[in-house]
Amino acid sequence: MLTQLSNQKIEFFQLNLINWGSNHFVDFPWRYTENHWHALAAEIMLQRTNANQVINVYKEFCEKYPSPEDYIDDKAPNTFNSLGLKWREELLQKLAYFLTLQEIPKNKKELIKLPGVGEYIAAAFLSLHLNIIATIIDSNVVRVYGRFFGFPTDSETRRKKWFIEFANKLTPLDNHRRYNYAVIDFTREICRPKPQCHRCLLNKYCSFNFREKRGEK
DNA sequence: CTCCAGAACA
DNA sequence: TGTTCTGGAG
Repeated sequence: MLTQLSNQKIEFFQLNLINWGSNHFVDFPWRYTENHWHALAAEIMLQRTNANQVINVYKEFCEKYPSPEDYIDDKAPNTFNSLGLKWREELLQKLAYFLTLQEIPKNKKELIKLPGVGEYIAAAFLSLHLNIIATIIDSNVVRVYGRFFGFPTDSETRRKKWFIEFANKLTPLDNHRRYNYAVIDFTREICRPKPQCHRCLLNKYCSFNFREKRGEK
């Protein structure tokens, strides 16, 4: 199925997405940090949490804990009090502890061994903060690819080999960073769970948009 | 593969 | 109130 997709459609998607992204890049503070510890901490704060909610918490966190050691020294941190999912505090403590023992690795295989770091955070960290090519897959990526290219998805699609390969193919070798930021911003602003097709610059070739217009499910 | 947390949603 | 979501872990 996917091998039959025209390269034109893929190129259209990549080009227009990157183009959209460069005009709608949101300058969240963690996108600029040179501090890799802060970058990883931000990803944990962002899990299932609205980015706007994270901004102030993140800024405070960076002030309070310039290094993993500073964070470990705090016996009663309350980073997640206002964010919810408080089990992440313990996870972050474990991560911080690991980071006092070793440098942050620069490849996915080693990154994933860190507590709290899985496929998603490893890929995001590599591409966005180290500028090393990596394919970011999360629920938003699954949603936008499924819609635009017209294939059904479910909660396990993210782990399927065919989907991972497809996502690898779509992530451009050179522009991966800009592309990945664009996907993140685009799926937050336009291709949301409730799609904003009327504001979408890609709807001309979007399979989902066609189905909507024909009144199909 | 399944299970988990626990907020968000219906 | 029950169900869904989602990245990590087992």
